[in-house]
Amino acid sequence: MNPIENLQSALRKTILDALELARGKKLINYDLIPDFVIEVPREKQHGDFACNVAMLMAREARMAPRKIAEILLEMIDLKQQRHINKIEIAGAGFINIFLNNEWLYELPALVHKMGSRYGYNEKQNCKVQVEFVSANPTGDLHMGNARGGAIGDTLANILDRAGYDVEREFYINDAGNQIEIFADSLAARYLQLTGHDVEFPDNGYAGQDVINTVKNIMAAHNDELNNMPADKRREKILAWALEEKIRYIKKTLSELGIEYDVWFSEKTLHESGKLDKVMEYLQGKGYIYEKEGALWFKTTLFGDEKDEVVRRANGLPTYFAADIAYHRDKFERGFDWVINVWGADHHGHVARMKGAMEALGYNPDKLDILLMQLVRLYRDGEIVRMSKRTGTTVSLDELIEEVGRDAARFFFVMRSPDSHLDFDMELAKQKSQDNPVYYAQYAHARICSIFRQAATAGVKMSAIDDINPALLTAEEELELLHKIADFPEEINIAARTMAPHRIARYILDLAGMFHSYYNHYRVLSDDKDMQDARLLLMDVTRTTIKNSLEVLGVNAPEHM
RNA sequence: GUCCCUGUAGCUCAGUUGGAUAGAGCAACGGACUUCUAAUCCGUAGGUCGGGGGUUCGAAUCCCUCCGGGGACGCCA
Repeated sequence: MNPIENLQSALRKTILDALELARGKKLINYDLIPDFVIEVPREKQHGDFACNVAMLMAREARMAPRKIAEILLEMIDLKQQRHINKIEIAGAGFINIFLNNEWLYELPALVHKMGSRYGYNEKQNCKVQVEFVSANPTGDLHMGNARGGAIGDTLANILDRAGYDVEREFYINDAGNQIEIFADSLAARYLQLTGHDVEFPDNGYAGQDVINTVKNIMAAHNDELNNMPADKRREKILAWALEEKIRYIKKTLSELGIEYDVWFSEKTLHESGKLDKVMEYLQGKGYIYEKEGALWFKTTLFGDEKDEVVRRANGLPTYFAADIAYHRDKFERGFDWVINVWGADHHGHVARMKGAMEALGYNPDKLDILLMQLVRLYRDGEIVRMSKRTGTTVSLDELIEEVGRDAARFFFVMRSPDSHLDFDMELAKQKSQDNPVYYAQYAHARICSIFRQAATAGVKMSAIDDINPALLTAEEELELLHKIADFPEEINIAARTMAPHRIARYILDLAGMFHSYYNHYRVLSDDKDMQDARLLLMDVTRTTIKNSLEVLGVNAPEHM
């Protein structure tokens, strides 16, 4: 159920019918109808919806825009239009459509009936995969991972509500060069911890977490390790360490409310032969050549700036090669749309990844890379630096514990992925109006309080059919209803533009309208009919706040 | 040097495929608690949308150019 979309498509049909009628009467000549919009104008005085078809049609019809609009207006019989109050021509030729309030008054009963399903659009039989975080299992999660987690999970929630069949996936980089370095680091730490004076690798993972991991492994398996040859020991420690790291990643993401459908191991691409197969395929197509002992993929054929190595001179495949096999596998699994959430530092990888998909015969437009800018964490007004290689100062676990899951999730999606995110830990903890999370949650708690108050006074909202929403005539009430009606379409826009932050903004707008309303009108009163209407308004407002917070993975508390 | 992101109110940021008079929060100033939670609300003030060209009925939005900020350019991932 999507009220805005329903109205838009009804109005679109009205316009199209009018065009057709005008052409039949030879009042307007045209072959093609331009791609016009029925949009919600910024200015309220421009109507509930505005249409730009007359302006866009001017050239095709060889007629002044306002003249076209006038003719169209004559073709529309307002008496046949249940929702339209009046239509005006304005400006350069805008057709401004004013609705009566009937549709708004139909809304509360629908939302009330849908409850937690309000916000869901119709299924559109389209499989989409969102892959996000996919952090290397060689260290702790950092703030960039957390932002990716919040953005990816929220986007998946949005797509779900927009009617897609969504799968969440985590790609485990458990093969390749960095794993070898990780193994070397672990081995070196083991020797150091057992009293050997060995040097730590220059490019190794120097963080405290690696030392802790080795300590944990020693605590559990020390006897075994002592009696192993070095290479065997390296292998075992690596396996245990990866297991521990992945368990940690799962646990931490789970604390953020993130659960995946699929954990995909890079190693399986190597072992199953999928990597070799895709390389053979590309070779067969003539996209691969040899230079200086390495194999190169002619990504420049597909718009990349320079060709890329897929197999090193030492015979080992690169990360890129595995990634090609991985993404081929995604499309082979039948996804109609594949979305990756990546940090901005990977942007150089985008063009060649899309190029590779084109080379494999897939439509590169079906692969979308959502790049997000990096996170700066602030504490006491100072930037907190984090680095996997040199050790962290604030871990993600500590952040979640300190500010809470709700604030963490809200803050990480609050800004457009294109913007750098400054995460202010003090603000996230504050229980005040400065903190947007509390502002939104407080709105929900306040509404719950109204209903508690009503219950205490022995008041109950009447049955839905006995309530007359048309009593809600105050401007604030109509605006609130309108905002609630926007929710499903807001989901659609956020899905289409891959913009999870829009939902955060929507919530704040909605909460703001509620707070304002609350301060000006009393819900509970002696006027039984008005009280019912307002209780219903509060009920659907509460439902919409709760449902929209749920999209962000944020709780809607009943008490605060 | 090439590529990506970015530049909007004092600060932090919104602004769906180009739409009409550019929005919100914070900060500033002035107000509102015998009333359903003041973790709230109301009001005032604050802008040549980085500069300059162009495209068109119309540009914060698209194109060119210049300037500033961040990032990526490895046989790492």
